[in-house]
Amino acid sequence: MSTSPAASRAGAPAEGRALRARGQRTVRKLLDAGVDVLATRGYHAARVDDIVKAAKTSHGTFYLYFSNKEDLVRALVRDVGETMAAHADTLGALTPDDAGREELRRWIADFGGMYRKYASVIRSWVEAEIDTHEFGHLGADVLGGFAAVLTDRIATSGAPVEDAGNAAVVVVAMIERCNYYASVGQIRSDPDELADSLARAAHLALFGAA
Amino acid sequence: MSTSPAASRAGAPAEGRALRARGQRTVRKLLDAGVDVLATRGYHAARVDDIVKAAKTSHGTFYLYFSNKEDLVRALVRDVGETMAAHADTLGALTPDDAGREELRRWIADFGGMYRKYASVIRSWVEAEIDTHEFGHLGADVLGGFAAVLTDRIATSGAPVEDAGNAAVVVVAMIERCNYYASVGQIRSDPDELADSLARAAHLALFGAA
Amino acid sequence: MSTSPAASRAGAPAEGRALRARGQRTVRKLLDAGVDVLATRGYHAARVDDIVKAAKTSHGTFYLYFSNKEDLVRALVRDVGETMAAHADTLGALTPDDAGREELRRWIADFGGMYRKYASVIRSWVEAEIDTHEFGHLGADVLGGFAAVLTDRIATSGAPVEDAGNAAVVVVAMIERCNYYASVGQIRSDPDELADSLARAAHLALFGAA
Amino acid sequence: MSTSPAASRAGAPAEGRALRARGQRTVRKLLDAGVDVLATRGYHAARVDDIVKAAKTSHGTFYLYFSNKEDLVRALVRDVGETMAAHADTLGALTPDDAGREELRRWIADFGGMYRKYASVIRSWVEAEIDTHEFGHLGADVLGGFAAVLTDRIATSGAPVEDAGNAAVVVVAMIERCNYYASVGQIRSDPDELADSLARAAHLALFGAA
DNA sequence: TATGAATGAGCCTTCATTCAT
DNA sequence: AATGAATGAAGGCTCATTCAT
Repeated sequence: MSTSPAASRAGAPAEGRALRARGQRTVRKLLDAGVDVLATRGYHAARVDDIVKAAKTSHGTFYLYFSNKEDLVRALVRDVGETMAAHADTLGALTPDDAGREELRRWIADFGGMYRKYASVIRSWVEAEIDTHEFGHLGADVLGGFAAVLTDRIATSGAPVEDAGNAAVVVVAMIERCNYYASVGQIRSDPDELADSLARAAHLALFGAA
Repeated sequence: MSTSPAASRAGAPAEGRALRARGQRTVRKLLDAGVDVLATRGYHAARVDDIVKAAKTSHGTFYLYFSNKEDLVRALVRDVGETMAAHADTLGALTPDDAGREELRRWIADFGGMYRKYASVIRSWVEAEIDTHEFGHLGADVLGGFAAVLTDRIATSGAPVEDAGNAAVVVVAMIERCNYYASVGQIRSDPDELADSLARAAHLALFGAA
Repeated sequence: MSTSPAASRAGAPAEGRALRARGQRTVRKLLDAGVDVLATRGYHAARVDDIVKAAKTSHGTFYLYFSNKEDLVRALVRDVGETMAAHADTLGALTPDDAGREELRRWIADFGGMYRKYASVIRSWVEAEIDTHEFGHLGADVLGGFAAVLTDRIATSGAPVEDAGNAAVVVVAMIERCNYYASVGQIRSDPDELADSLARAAHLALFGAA
Repeated sequence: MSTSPAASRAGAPAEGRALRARGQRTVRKLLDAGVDVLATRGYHAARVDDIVKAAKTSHGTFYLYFSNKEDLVRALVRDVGETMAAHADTLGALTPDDAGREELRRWIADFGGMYRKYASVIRSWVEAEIDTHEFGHLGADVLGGFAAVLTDRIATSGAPVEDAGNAAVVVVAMIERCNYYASVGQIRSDPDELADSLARAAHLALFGAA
């Protein structure tokens, strides 16, 4: 039902101390419950009460490990962010030919896979990004990381774009948003098809027709 | 300070009755105040109290015209949505040459202009779209309208894309998201530059190099 | 739909001044509307807004003739009370024979007729009698009047009861409450049958078997 | 000051979970406070705030155990209703002689005792019975129970009444209403005297003179 | 005389957080 | 380490009453 990203990390209250096995199990239960609740109710509608109920634990216990709801989500977002950031680097060299497009496609497809896996957490940071800047920054950092990697690859690829940074942002935007559309059901296309469309468009946007 | 979209529309409670001049002025004051408050606090953090204070009116008055915050935002979103939808149709024929790109650029720039003008309302519907499906639908409808127009133009342009619908979605996604990035300050680029980058990328993605 | 009792009497604000034809019409409209609304919503749930809507007039107008909701209901209750009080006196001499029971039956049946006619107003005073003592007193006065008349007739009838006053109260209680049960549908019996049962029980209670 | 009927029962929110000692004490405090507040202010005028103040607890706590004022009163009424219903059955065989009247008197006196004990709750259900049909039904059920038992006893007593059901209703009406009059001070008579008057009248109404 | 608009006190309910055991 | 209970600030909504035209 729920796939907590790393579940290895508790929030502020638990920061300093070493958790014994039982404590770690409780933290994981809470994080998993958080993922479930975020998925069903969304960030703003999620109540601590929902989470502790889903985790079959108590309010008191929740605050033993997290200082508040935000803290739990932050832990979640942090983990997801790191996982995704780690992935950004896997993008290889970009070339104008089919091999380049294939590489791009692989990268995009992987991004999509992660997006689907962590959709509820990612949507939370999108939802929260306006009022709570911290999450926004976290999200921005992740996307910024993607854009940075892509900027580098574009710059070294000799693609005939005016400004590699701008081009990268545009491509990241299209990838992110299409995955979002798909995740909320605003468009209906299977992962492969989506990756195809995105890779083709992105490759064309960077290199033009072969 | 605030630019209410059309400000002609009250919510459910005022639906049946005809408003006199004074009532209409009050509705407009409330809508304008709503825009301001959404801009500063965001949808979720906005309280009815903030809005009536900004409108220099009373709680009771608010509920005379809107059944709650959601109702007011709905009126706002509706107007913005209609304004934007009306704009979608202005896209002319797309061609592989510079004229085609110019046309696309104009359309994109206009979209950006509206996006900037109504940013607070649009962000609200993005923010609200997860828990309140109605707003999501409204947003989806608007974007769907853009995608539909674009699909049509792509289909009749003879662009060498595999699926006009998919291509249109990708392009709309990139346009929307980049404007969003710009509006929340996640990227820093002036409107012209943004429109340029988007138009170039979109045109390339559709037609490849000239 | 509504049968306002006398509709001749406005509330406090209109007390001193003479109403012209139009004003009188408005008062009547409001009183009639009051009866309707009390019938459908009950005293506590009735809002001034309901009444003015039913009367097709405005809030401002309402307060031109009544100082508040209570005032309107008071006028209604007063009229009903007077009408009923006037009726109490019509009870003739009570005798142990069939003629006496017939007379009692007539009186009870007439009471029932009025009860049915003014049910919504009467229910209002029952409903209001706990918190607003004034209405309670009004209701008590009416019932007190009935009891007084009955006490007198019992005393002069030579009925073998220990205390005429107590007996009268018991009989009034049974008459009132049964009509109430019937009016709210708690018992289902037609007026004639109800009057029969009550007259028989009351006559027996006063005089025993013939 | 307050005599909560059974005080064993919480409202909807506490339905599922088992309450510990402290929670049970709190529920009882709230129910007792409810009884007090109903007695002093009546159902409609009672505010949740009054109840929590009287119970020396907080708003939040109230909603931990009851979903609203109605819910608390429902619990109260339910208990009173059950207590009274249980009592209805204690009525023994009715006979035309003095023993029969004595039995009736005992039953009536017991009813009066309970009425006095639970007066505030009973008045609440009378007060509330018009708008909230549920309470009305509860009250009707209780009275219906009394009437049913009485109907049975009348039917098996060979009393010369035309319709046992009608006669029972009439008697229940007189008992209920006289107790009500006494409880709101509309008549002034001590319990014994009241029971005497009622028993005599009821017995006569059923069996006529000895 | 009539009316639509405005007001704001009053009450209700939720939920994040703390506390005692 | 865990838990059930308690708290109260925050915000929502209604409706009787007043006001300006």
